[in-house]
Amino acid sequence: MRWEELDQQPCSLARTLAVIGDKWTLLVLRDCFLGVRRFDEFEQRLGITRHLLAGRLKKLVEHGVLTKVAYQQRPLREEYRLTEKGLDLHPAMLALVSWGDRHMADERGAPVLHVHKGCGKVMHPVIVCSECGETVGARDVRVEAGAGWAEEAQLPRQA
Amino acid sequence: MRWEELDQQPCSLARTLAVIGDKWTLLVLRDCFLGVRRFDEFEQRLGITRHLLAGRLKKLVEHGVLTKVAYQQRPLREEYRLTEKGLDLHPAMLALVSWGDRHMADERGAPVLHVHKGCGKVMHPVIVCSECGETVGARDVRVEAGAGWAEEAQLPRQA
DNA sequence: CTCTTGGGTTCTTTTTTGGAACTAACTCTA
DNA sequence: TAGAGTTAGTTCCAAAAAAGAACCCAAGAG
Repeated sequence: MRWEELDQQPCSLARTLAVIGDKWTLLVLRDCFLGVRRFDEFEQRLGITRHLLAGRLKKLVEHGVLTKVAYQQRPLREEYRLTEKGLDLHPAMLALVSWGDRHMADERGAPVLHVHKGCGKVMHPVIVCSECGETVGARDVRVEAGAGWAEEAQLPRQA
Repeated sequence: MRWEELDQQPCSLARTLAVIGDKWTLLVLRDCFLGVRRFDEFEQRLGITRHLLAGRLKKLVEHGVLTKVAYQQRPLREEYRLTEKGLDLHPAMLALVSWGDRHMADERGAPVLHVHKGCGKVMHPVIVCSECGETVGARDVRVEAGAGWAEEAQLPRQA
């Protein structure tokens, strides 16, 4: 399988991975959510090579996750900002961070806390059903083929 | 930065990525959640090379995300199953799939539907605050340094 | 025996990274 | 006004990792 084929697959996860499915891209996005915007700042914080950083940022801009905004003319300087599409990745980032907090933290605990502006408390994300509002865990969900499903890719026996 | 350094960083996202931060691993996990358990079945469904598949499965087992369970003796045959730690990735998978459904779907719509067993309806995941129960979006959260934070890694200005 | 199945490992060729230097278009300092 | 600095890249080459295909092994089955 070529990586280019990924976004052709009838699977939303595969298509998501075609955009953000590598470590550098996710780390770039993490820093975006922390407020980093400039090429140099990404480079210094991540320790990524300029070469790779340029490629990752370009891909994210092409996919509409980030957008370049000029912050000065003469000389033209641009910074990278999350679009609405990019901001919409927040639940996924939160879920990944939360998993890391629970399963990969060292004895000092979570490195970063998320404070909910609404209630002012340190929160962790909880997934609920959009229809009934109840908490949803891995065993509470059944998978079904939807409209965009290709027949040849069979669902295996029920999980 | 070496990838081995990733899980040393004071960042739960980086540590999570050290385990599941590549495309094949995420696709393997997707299939795990769909009920796939055997080496051959992963190979056929993913089109991954046996070489890489073996490596990914081994790493997931080492990190306790999957476990090998014998399903027959003589000859010994083992299958791979999600552990509790693995099942706990469900919110993250759901969030990634949901983003793909919203932003990367073609005209036919979502390929896979999630049915909430509790209420029987097709659901999509909603993130709520563990403390007050309100829906949480990207702009509703402020980030603060926690106990496991290393001072040298500065938070940039507030997002 | 020989064939098939499940679960890998080895080998060779492509791709992708890492690292460092170079470019462009200005501005700031002496 | 010559030289140094800033920001955002690009180019080049060696080193590391992944793709693809073939090969291995043990335990039945025919």
